[in-house]
Amino acid sequence: MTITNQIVEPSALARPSTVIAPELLGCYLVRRLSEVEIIRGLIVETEAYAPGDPACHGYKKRTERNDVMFGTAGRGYVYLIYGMYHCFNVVTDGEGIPSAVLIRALLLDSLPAKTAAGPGKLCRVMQIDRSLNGVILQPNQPLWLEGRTPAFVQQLAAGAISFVQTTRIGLTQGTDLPWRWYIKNCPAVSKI
DNA sequence: TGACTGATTGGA
DNA sequence: CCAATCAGTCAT
Repeated sequence: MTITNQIVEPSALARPSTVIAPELLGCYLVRRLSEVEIIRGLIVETEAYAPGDPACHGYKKRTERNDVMFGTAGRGYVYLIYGMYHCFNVVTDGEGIPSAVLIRALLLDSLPAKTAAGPGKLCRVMQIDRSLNGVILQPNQPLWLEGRTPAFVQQLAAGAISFVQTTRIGLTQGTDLPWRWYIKNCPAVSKI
């Protein structure tokens, strides 16, 4: 029996967000809502935010809001946008380096592809809000990451699955940086 | 303490 | 194209 759904340990995320962002495609974001209810979403779209990037919340200085981004890798950075939606990020790289990967879209089992096609929509369906800001991403917590399945790895190697790298969406700054990645031809991606 | 803004979304 | 809606940020 092949081992699947291995945990993505926080230590595995201690590298630049521009490296981690494409690596997270095909991995799973797992949310425990109660003793008996778990939601699992395939990550199909990501964006990287990094030091020197004017769109990064940590671009200017460390503040109460962006503090988690500056911390160690493997925590969740959650913030409120436009007063009504939350965005979920995976903190990457080392202590003191403002770096994170925004999870932009998930493909969920037994739900329409568009249900979590967008950062605000996926936080709504996964019930992620600022109470989860700073959460350590591991299985004894309400939120964690699991790796690609052997089937995904095999299809990627065979070319049956491929990735697209483009510029980020919805920004007013840093629009030239090609730091968005998504799974080609996946209906759950927010925009093409 | 006040004005302005935004890594979004859905509807006109 | 535009409004909804509010915490964070920065200027007074």
